[in-house]
Amino acid sequence: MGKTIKDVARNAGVSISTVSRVFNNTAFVDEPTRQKVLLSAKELRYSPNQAARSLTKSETRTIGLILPGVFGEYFSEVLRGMDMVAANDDFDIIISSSKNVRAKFEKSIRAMAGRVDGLVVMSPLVIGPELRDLIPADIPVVLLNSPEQHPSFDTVNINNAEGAFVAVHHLIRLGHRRIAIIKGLENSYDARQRYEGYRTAMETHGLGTMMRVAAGAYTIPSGRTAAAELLASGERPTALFVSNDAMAVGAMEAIAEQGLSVPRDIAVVGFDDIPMSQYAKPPLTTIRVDLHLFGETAMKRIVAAVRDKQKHRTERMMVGFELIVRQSCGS
Amino acid sequence: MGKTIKDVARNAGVSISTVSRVFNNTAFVDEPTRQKVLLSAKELRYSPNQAARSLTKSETRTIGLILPGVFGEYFSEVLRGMDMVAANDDFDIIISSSKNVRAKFEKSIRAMAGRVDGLVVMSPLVIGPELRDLIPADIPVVLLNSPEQHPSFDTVNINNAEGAFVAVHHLIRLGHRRIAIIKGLENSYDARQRYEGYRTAMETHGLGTMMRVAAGAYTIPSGRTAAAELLASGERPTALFVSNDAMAVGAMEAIAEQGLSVPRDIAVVGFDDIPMSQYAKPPLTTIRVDLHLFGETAMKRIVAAVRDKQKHRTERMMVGFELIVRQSCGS
DNA sequence: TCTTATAATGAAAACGTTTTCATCGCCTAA
DNA sequence: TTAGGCGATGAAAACGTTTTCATTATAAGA
Repeated sequence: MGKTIKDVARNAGVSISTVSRVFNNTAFVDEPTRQKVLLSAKELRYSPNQAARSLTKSETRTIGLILPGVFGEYFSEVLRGMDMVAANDDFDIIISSSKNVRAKFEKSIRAMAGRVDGLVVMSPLVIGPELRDLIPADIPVVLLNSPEQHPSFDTVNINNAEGAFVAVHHLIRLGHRRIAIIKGLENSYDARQRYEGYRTAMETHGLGTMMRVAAGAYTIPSGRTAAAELLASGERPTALFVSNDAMAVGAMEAIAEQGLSVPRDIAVVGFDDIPMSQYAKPPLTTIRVDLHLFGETAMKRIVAAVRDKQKHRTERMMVGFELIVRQSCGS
Repeated sequence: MGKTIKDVARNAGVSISTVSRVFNNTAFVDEPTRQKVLLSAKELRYSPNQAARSLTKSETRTIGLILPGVFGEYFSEVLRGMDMVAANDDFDIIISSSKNVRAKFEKSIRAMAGRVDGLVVMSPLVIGPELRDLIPADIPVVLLNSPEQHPSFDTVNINNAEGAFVAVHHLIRLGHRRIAIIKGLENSYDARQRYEGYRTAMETHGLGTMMRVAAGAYTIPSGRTAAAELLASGERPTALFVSNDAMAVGAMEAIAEQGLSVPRDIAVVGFDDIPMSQYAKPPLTTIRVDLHLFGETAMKRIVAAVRDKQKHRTERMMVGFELIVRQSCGS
């Protein structure tokens, strides 16, 4: 047990109300008394119990984050953006990683009740309306990377479909026809959107029959495997749209292992522009998503909602993208 | 205001004690009653207020993390290790990034009181004994990357000095004499240790007079600047020991910009083995620190301490390293 | 001098839980 | 039958704060 406000009060010879007032300077208290209290607190190494504090004030100055994971450059960047604005507005962050597991996701959400003023949820899974019942109704919530048509929460999204479209369009303009995709997992919303962008681009250019698809899990090794698979079977594509940079790096490895060259034999375009991409060999052409901005936007929104005591405002926000042309596409 | 246990109790026509018992299944309760309660809770979308819960149980199932930052591959890896074991043992994580700012550091620590069962602190600064007064005395604490001689806490450290020694020794064995170092910031404990390792290696081989030093801030650009500085003045070194990989990547860029080649003109060895390093051009020889294990070890220790209700046990742990020879050293 | 406002403080209620203690049936063993 | 045990429940205290309300003492205005 740590020292409590009572100990400090007794030690200073005042009431607990006075101690509280000193710590929150919420009312007049005589300078000598004030000093006594401060001294007493320092002596006892007292700091206020935040759990008790949240209970009475029903305010925690904490934002809950529910993410599918916390590692890798993707999350790292997003986190950085979030951390920046949270720190700036004096909020703490509590993180729970749901690992794409439904049960864990549910548990994480429950664990947040009463400990946070707002929630940012990046739902790994494409969750139906039952998600609504899980999410607490009494605090603001921002959803990341989840279907825009979600009826009751603020959302911040990446313009995945359009980004993918632009990436593929770029390859087509360079003269490619046989363009394959390495897509992400089926239950990930943004992976599906990137696939949609690819499909739309191919079809609007009458290349629907040229489509070739392999799937990975957004990791380097899975990209390598998927690319190997693509190279091994059927007619070799001349270009590859890979739905995230990590997989693209893996894919380029696989291509090199086959004795082929990027971009001469196969052009590659990725998605995300993680820091590693500009150091890849060859440097990776990709769609840059400003992940830092993404996190920043989400956190700003939730902090504002908390401050204004708004509940769900169902605002739709979208962060943009930019085609970064490097050498892997051969242009 | 969310729904409370009282609402559920009233709704179900039972006392709050019964509801509590159902949720914690901590005592017998009739099956029909149980169902009534569960139903009532679901109807009201109730989940227990964790703040109140921690207050009575004085247990939070949460570990506090105080880190200098949360971004970049370094922290990402460490976090991953921590997250893994925390999730496994059913602990949540609350993160506060202190940004190397003393005041923020202090505030972060205060903000943890009563909200966490244990604390993992990676002190960015070399903090003297006054650190002791800041850190709460009533919960277990693990210190990361801080002086081993610290008298009152568990510590988990990276064997920085020896790692640096091995790196430099490797260069010496390859025949290099004029070996410069790009070191980190002065107030970082591990940066200082890495420098010590460099110095020891040089001196024990009678190369004390060959030492050349530049300093960076553990970022890519700062590594580039430091290297440029080293190349511009005096007799050019034939090898570079760079105290972290991010700076090494920057340094290799600077070298390439001068029209020089790694490793032909200048050999480079880094430290950390971040994922990017194997994709650098040329692939970077470096000291691999198993950051994942580092985080894992720290979290395991703190979780165990919490479970066993131990306070500070002043256990010293060290995670090892491994020399990863790639092409940048030319061997 | 007598209100009356105000600065300074304390007592006590409230926040939403868990948990101890008490109560009340009911069943079983004697 | 009755004593004892136990299953099922409720009442109330406790956790460490903040905050409302009440109480003093003091200063200012009449």
